Amino acid sequence: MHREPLASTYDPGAQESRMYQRWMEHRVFVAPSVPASERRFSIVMPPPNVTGRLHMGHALDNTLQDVLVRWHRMRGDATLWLPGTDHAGIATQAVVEKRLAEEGQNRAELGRQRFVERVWQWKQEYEDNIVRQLQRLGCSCDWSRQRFTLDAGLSRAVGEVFVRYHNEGLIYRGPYIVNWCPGCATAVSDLEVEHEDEPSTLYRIAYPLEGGGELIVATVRPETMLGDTAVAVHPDDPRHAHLIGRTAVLPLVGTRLRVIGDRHVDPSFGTGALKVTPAHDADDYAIAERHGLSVVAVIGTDGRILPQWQPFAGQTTQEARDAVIAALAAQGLIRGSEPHVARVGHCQRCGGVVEPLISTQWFVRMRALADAASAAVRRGDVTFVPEGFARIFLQWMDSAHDWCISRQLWWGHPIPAYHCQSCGEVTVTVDRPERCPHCGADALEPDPDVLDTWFSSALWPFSTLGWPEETADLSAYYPTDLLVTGKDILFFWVARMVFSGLQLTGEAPFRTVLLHGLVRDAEGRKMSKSLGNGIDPIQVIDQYGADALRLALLTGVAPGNDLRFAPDRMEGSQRFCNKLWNAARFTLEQVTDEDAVWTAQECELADRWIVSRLERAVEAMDGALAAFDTATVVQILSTFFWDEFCDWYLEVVKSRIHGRHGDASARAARQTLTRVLQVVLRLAHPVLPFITEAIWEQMPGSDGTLLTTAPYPTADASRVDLHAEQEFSLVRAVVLSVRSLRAEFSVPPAAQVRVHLRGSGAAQRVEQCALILGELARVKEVKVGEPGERSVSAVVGDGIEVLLPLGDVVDVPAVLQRLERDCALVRQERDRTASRLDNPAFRERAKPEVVVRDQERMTILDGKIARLEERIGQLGRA
RNA sequence: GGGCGAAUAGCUCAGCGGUAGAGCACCUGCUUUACACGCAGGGGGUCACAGGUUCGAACCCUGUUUCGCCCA
Repeated sequence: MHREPLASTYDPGAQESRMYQRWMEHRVFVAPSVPASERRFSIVMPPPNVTGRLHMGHALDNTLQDVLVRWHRMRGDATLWLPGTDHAGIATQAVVEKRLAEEGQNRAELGRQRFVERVWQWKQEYEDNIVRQLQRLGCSCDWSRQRFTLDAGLSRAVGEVFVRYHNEGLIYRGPYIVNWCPGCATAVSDLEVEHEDEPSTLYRIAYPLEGGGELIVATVRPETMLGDTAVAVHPDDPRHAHLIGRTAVLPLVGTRLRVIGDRHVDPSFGTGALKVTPAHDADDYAIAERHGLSVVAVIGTDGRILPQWQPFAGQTTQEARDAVIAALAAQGLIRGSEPHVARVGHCQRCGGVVEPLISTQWFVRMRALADAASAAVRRGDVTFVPEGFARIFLQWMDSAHDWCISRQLWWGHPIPAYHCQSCGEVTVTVDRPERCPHCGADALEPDPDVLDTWFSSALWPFSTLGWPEETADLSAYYPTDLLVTGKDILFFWVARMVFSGLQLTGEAPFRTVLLHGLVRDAEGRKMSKSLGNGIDPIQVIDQYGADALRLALLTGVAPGNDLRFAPDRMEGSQRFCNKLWNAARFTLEQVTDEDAVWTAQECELADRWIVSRLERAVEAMDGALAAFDTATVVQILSTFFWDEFCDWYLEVVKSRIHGRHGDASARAARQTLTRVLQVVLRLAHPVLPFITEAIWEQMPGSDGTLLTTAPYPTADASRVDLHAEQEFSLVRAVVLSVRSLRAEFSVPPAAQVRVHLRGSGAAQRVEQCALILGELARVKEVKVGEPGERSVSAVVGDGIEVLLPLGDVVDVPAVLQRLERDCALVRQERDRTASRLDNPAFRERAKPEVVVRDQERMTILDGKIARLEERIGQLGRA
């Protein structure tokens, strides 16, 4: 295999597109139609909206998925990651309308058909862009199975579900109070309304009572009083209870209103008397249903007062509010006003005020569906990470209202219902009938509305696999294993997928839901267009590379929590990639293809140590990935690769590789180096797919097979070498103490020093230490025993004394100070341990292993103290 | 009003019962032939507050405060 020397700095731009191309050419992301493995892993991508470009949240979501998908694929599981996009009805329609407006057009002029064609053009453009962005990020999706929510197959599924639900009584149509957005000119669901606290005024208005007296109601929406059909009080409210059954006269209008008692009235709010306007308030609507009140509309779908309400007709709600108050004041009916904070519903899409009003819409009956979903979660068929979300899920499910699913839009799935212009009956069927099944008339008009986008998203885990057909993919990959998405769409999407899956396929659509938070800016603010603080993931990739972006996101994320994305984080990740690149560069310069085959007879301490440490990393990695704990995944990689492999093993091995300790030693070093790097690349690949693949290509023994398809390292406890770990950590402690002493006593960095070791076990460790100290601490010679001159010293382990003979330059008081500082620290620790051990309660109640560990610690600390005291005494006398 | 989460080094966050950690930032050295996107050595924390449980609490419990989110 031809290999090229690596550049001294990693250049992601030069590698990434080439690597992705190789993966695509080898079709490694395509899931097998018939899984060869018993173990499978399937996951559907939360489909990004075709409204725009991907943001940091998408980058996080898809990085998490890709890590897990690549891990499973390398483990040999039959792995499917199905990608796709969402038509995002209201949002996409809005952006296309905006573009039309820029061109001086509007959708009414264009007409429905041509407008929808325009949106398809937009969709194609943006979908292509989204795919490119996901590929830049490294996502290993099965592009051969890419789907779009308005695809023929998925549309078929939507129609099928609508008809089934309708036949089962789960969908109904009728005039009910809904959230109406005048700006978007459509109904929206409860979830699409965002409530905000806004300063407003609470007015007290006198409603005269027949037979004398008045009842004062309090309201923040006086303009809706025109549609009042009752006044409600709490039946236990001593101020008003006696009025129940009397009649009030509605000011300005003159209609007679019953005073009714209803336990849902909050006596502590305002005056305790509630004007009931069923047409424009959901709570009032509920009261009206309970009491059989009539419903009188005041506000139209344009957000203005209806024509019949002269003189207010045509006014906006705000204008009408002022006008009504003025009119009431003129009649002397205002009994006061006070500032008040009101919850005002705003349209999630356009931000405009949402108007509750009566409108004929299609609804999904939620109770049975929600109960089934709750039961599945309670049974543990669906689990959440973090698990706390299960409770939030259940709470929402338990209080779910019926779901308004019709939208007065053009972009979306048509509602498969046909209205007979002759007999007025509605026929629900997937394919358009020739004639009205009720009266036989040839006068059927399709329902003009489209379905809420989430209605089709709710089917995504199975509609994408071919449902309702019994396809091979459906049987192979459904239910899916995992859903990774933002906690902000738990109700919108996750909940609806769960009940849809249960209802339609009999199974929960996924077993586990991994929820993450928002990606925020460095100051913790939400990234938004209006703030201009959004960070484009593609720009970050251009600057730092996809692997670095992935690393930064994975490090910062804790399940369920928001993540602050600070640019300086990117530099850290970039450095990590560069470090990996350079460690590989060093290795590749030293080894040949022969080193890929293990022939070394004798491994040295450092070799055994690094292999043992690697094994620990492999084991830990398995647990971290299984727990979706990506921050720990990165930490494991970083600690092993940087702190152990680069800082210690690589440095230790240099002189051996250069042949200064014989051929056998050099061979063992080269082969260990090769082997460890290979495992590191495999271990890191799910996190850093591009750079690891690029290095893999150059590895000795590389035969053109892709790292992406290489087996993931598996744990094998027999590779742990406890003895090597203990010995090496002792040597490491010696090195650290020599470095520290050198720095503290200003030994010139370039100067070679001699080191003496004293204490138990010192003699047998001299040789080992000599090699490593020579490489890592500029030590030219290691001896056993007392040096014949003044020295500085430290104690490591359980009492091995490390001495640096420095002759007459040694500043005795300074040395004493250092020793005494060390000794004081050790004594402090010893005293703490001793007081624990002296406590009978501790010995009795603490876990035995804790007591034993403390006892061992005492021995070590006593050894250290003895050495230090001895040395202090010696110097003090000198 | 109900629910959830957070509060640990200057900053971002790990740790969730057994001697306070990482990265970044900071200070001091270093052209050590993989890497200055580097190496080495340092400094820095009453783990928000108050009680309690425990042999032992950053960690468990109860309250308080502050911040954030969700639902009504």
